[in-house]
Amino acid sequence: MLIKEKREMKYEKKQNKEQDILIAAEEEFLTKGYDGARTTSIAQRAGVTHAMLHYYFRTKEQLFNRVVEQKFGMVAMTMASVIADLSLPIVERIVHGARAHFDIAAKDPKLPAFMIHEILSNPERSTMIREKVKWITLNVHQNLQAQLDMAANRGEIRKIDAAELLLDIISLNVFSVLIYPFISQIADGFLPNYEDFKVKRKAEIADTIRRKLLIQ
Amino acid sequence: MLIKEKREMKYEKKQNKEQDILIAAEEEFLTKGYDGARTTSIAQRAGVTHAMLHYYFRTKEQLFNRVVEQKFGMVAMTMASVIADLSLPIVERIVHGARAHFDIAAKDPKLPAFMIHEILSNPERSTMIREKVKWITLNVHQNLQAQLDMAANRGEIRKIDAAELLLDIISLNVFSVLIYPFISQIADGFLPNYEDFKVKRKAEIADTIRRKLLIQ
DNA sequence: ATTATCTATAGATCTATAGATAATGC
DNA sequence: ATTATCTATAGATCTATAGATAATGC
Repeated sequence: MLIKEKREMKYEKKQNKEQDILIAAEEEFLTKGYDGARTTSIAQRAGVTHAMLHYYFRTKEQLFNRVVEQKFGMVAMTMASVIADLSLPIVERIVHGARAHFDIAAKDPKLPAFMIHEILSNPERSTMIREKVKWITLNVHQNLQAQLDMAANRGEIRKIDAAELLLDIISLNVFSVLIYPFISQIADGFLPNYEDFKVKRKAEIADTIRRKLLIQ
Repeated sequence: MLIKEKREMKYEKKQNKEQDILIAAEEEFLTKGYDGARTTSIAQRAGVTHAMLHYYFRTKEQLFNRVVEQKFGMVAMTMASVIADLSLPIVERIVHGARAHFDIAAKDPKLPAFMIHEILSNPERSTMIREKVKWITLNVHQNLQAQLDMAANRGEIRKIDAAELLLDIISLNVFSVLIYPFISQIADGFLPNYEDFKVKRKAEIADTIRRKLLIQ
């Protein structure tokens, strides 16, 4: 019993340091990008010496890959939970999904900018990001198109392309949370705080999507 | 006369080298970001020795600022041309503006990602970007809100917040062109080429915006 | 005489590793 | 005996500059 406890403690302790580094690395990579990130800063953030980072992950690039893997694994899981209650009417189902997606985007406003910048600045290095994103979206798209077609045939909504609708939802949600830091600096003063902004924006987007679905 | 010509030639020649470096720098900075950009690569792209770059611009950061200044100056000018014909009905005027904005965004798909990444990764360095963007948007916003209010009072459209509408247009347009490289890799095969994609997407966005403005 | 260009190199910064030392669990 | 941690430093890379040389215009 005592032995088991000790083992767990050791395991946890190792986990902690490694996890500390991963957390620090995520923060550093997501704000500064791969090129701007410094392994020394990451070590400092994590409260370990610089050598430890190489002990656990060997290279900056391997650490980067681990961060990406972990991060997008999380996102994929959260995305899966978006699939709304099938008993809802189609319009409500989609609007509900759009709102859920807004919340996911709002939880991680730095992720899209990071993603886009990495793929743009170094396509070879970011193969993993592309694969992860591909995996996430393909499922959603096929599922959504089937639902839309059925509902359109029943005359509940107008005929609509799932790819376009998805692009609309993703664009509106992601971009909104993405550029809030700008807006707040540009429109200083006459802009509500982030919480109020989000509530209003989410409602506005939901309404925009609803209007898209309606038959004229 | 001959002297003048020679002077101009010299001037042009100087302009050329300097301009060559600026063009090369823009390409490098916009794809790789400040941190990923290499002054050596820029010199190579421009076909000059590395020292020349420092001769003309002293530091990497000053070169970066010149690029930003030039680039956003161009964008500001193009934006100013968006203001649509005031004789058009309000809905057509806005939809026309949205389409024009789509074209601007499509002409420079790397710019938004660059902008966002730079401001996120190094806010101090990118003060100039923020100032330029602020200057561009403030005018547009005030002008648009006035037009919307007048039209709403005349019962031509529903009452709508200019900031929300602007955000919708910018989000949809910018994000669409921004992530095309992804989409083409994710949905390989069953996606049209860029030109077809743009035409369809632009029409879809215009329709989305139109539906937003209509009274129910 | 001034401006433009090149070569060579200093100096700073960053990643990565070697090798020593401490902690842990058998 | 193995795993974790630290110190010190090598080696690579990148920006910036000094100083020499060539081109240009008066």
